[in-house]
Amino acid sequence: MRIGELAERTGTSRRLLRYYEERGLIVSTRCANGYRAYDERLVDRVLQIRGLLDAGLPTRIIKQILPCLDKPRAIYFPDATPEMLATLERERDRMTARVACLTRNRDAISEYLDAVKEYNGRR
Amino acid sequence: MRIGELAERTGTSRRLLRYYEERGLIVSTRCANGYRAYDERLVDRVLQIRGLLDAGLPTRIIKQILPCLDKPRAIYFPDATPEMLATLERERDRMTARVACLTRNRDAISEYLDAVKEYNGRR
DNA sequence: TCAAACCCTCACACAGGTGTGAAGGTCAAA
DNA sequence: TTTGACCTTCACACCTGTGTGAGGGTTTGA
Repeated sequence: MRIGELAERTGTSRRLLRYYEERGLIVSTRCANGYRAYDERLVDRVLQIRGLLDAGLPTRIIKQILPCLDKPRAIYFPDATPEMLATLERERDRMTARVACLTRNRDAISEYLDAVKEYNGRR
Repeated sequence: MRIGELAERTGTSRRLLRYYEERGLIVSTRCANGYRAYDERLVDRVLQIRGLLDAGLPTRIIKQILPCLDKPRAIYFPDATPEMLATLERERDRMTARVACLTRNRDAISEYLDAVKEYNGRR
């Protein structure tokens, strides 16, 4: 798959796909003519990256956590340095905090919307 | 409370507190000498803002959703325009998507960390 | 063979959140 | 009265994710 198709299927500009590659979030092989070639699995991967970016994680962190998300494990345990494990734990906790914050505020919005709906129905 | 104390209690730089005010996320009264004076409740409010910013929401959106989060309601239903309600619904859905993405990835990190821990314990 | 539609690299530009520092006013304690 | 710790506004500057376009090569179909 070339960059245009990947862009289309993920709703991501070509520019950004190259940027993600530059940041080490995705990899591509090159055809003889220099064009990038992408594996089918990159579609999900890019979607995942976009979700994490949208959720406030910087590419630096995303790059660190992506290898742990593969099944089967792409990263073998002995390779995991204590520093990296500490980073992962810290990020996991930050993500938990983010989820809590988002959930709390989203529920408040929902409640507000429900109240408005009821008000309008009653009127 | 002056800006220094609020900064200290929220772990936010004075610069940012002024920035949030400029963006309409918080308000302050002014003392006779021109110093900003903050209400006690601003502590929680600022923490909430920081959480939402960290979760990827821009100040523009945060400003729109904050009024719906007050209890008792600071915004009366008739004031809510259809456009604003549509924005809120859209944001609520985006937040739900963010929560799902974050939860999924955080769980994967947790699982990875658990596997590493077990591996190290067994060794 | 030519045009359209791809692809490449490189570079400038922008917006948003944030840091930093200058130039200056206020206030409290020594 | 002076010093130090506050506060003010203003402005420049950074990083990150993203858009856009120039200048140029490749492939495919009319």
